[in-house]
Amino acid sequence: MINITFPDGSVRQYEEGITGYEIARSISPRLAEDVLAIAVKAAGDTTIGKGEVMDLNRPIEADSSIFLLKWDDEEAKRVFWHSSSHLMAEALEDLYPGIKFGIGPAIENGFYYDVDLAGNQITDADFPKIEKRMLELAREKQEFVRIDVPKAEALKHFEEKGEKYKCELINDLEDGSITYYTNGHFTDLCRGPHLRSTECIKAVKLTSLAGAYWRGDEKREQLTRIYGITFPKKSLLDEYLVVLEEAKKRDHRKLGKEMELFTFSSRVGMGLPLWLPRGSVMRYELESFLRKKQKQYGYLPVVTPHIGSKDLYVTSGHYAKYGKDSFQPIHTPQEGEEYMLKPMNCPHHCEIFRSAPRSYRDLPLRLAEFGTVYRYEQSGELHGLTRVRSFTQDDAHMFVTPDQVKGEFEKVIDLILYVFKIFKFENYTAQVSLRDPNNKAKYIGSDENWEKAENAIIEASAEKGLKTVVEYGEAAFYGPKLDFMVKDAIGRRWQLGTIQVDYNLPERFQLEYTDADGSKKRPVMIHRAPFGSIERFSAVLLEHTGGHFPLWLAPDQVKVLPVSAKYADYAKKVCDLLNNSDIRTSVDDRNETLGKRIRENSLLRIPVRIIVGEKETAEGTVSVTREGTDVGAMKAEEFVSWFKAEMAKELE
RNA sequence: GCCACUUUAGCUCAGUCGGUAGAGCAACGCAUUCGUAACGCGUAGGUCGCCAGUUCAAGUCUGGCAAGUGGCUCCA
Repeated sequence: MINITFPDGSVRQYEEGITGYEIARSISPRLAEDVLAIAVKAAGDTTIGKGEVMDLNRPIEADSSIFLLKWDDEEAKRVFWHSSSHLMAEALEDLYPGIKFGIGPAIENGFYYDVDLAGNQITDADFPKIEKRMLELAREKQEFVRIDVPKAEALKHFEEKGEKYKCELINDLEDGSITYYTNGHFTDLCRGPHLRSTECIKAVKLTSLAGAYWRGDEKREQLTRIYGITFPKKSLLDEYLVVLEEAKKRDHRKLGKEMELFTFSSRVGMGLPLWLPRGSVMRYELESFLRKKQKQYGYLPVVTPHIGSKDLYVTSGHYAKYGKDSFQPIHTPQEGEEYMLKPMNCPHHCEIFRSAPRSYRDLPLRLAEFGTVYRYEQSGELHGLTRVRSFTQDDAHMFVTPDQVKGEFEKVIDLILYVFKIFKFENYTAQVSLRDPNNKAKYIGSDENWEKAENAIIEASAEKGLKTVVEYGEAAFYGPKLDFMVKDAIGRRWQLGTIQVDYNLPERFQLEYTDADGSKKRPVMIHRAPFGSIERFSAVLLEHTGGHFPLWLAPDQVKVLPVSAKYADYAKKVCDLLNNSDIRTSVDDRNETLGKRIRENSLLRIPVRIIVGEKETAEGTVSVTREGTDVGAMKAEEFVSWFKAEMAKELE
């Protein structure tokens, strides 16, 4: 007999070799229906987490603590979707004989399988057919059967089937660690775990079709990636589709159009946003918000040109790294001159540092600029405002002594967290991006400096209590970084704030300061941008708020609607009063019904609406509605102080 | 850049088998003067993304190009 410990601490005894499914059934048949997988941790194992996720029908041989995983557990969803990708593969093999399989993992929302269609054609019009076949197979209640196979046998099996991608995967695996999972007539190389049976899969939706390079390498074959999602209940699929629809309504490209914030023109060029008047007001507000805070943190403003001599970027090393993939150098009437559109601000700021002798007393020197930069992003990568070819960084560079790195880094974390708090970004990921330890040649700078910089970031994040994830190979070529990632409406993750330590540029630009003992020392640079770029930040903020900006940021803050033309003069008087108090106000006295004007101004996301009619005109009052909620009537002067107080609350 | 799909009025979208283009909203005019999310009537608006080809005839079929969308790769 073995002891099984449950999450509540209770212990039950079972026969050796009992399976998760049998344990669940011993508790209740209903539980056995709902449970999808099991997490098992051997007795005495003190690691955190629930333990290893396993198939429900794998025997448990020793004392263990267990979690029975149901749909609401993330781990169970992954198992569910991973099994669903096998189910889809089985259906695809039925419908498209000769098809070859790559990999088919679970992802955040659903799963995909990469396939080589081997001459077949699939379009999204074929999805219903595939979905139907998947459901038919699911109803066959196929069990997922796991078997261990020797490497040689696995290779032989897949070679005979002509599965060259699988063979490549097997070649990279250790003999003895190879397992198959079979459901119905479909056998896949797979580590598992899987569902007990396909019968749990009750609702299927294939979502999209895309190209994907084999093993993520653009020099290799491009496979067809089929995305899908499945659920244990039809109603869950319906709910998911509704959520997706809702999310699409918050797409910043749609809102940007509706709210008249920005536009694009293919004649101006792809990825080059045109900011409309309302969007520009919002941009300026974002900038002044940050300028004010940065002043408190001791930043000094600078302004630098949009172009720079090619030599500048040769010196910085950016030309060697990105020159070929940039907007190409601009040639001038004068022979031999070459200028580049500024792809980043740092080299300019380095030259500002060099413009005067610097003392240790001047450090940290913090130079800040809303600098517009131009990068030739790949055409297929452009996306609304989140990935563009011309964007404005809320950039700053700190020149510090080596001892000041950590302290300065922490100050920047404080600033970024302040920004995120004001905008209520709560679900961000702080990602520490370090070098790829297996490919150090990709990076410039000495090992020693890299170690120092990486440690500074890790320590500073820890001291600020940030929960970080560490990604190897994600560092910039000149230094490690701490990035703050936020999700958009449909769950894509975008990098916003970033902090980067750089020992390299000071070296290349031969930057120096005079230390207390009179010796020349090399400063360290910290790059940072709390928004990342105004463009991307605006996009994510639009999706985050659904266009309902805080009062201080709304392009139009107040709209005054006279009930009819008779009250237009009073409306204008109120409007002037508010504008004189720096509240962005306009009157909508168009010859339209009140209801229609209310509707249209609501769609523009104007946060505050004032209605004036006979009563208000007589009493000198305004009737106020904020975001559709009635605030009541007040004197026009009272409104000004109410509004200012509401704005102040948002910035606390 | 690669794969797939898409492109019709300012916006959102119909358009069957190839027979020469339609709606709603917006705009403009008239009427209306209105109390918290779409009043009514009328007018105007399109080289069907662009360029070729097939055809008696192309929004529709074929090819190329451009832009957009979803991914991949990339992201200083």
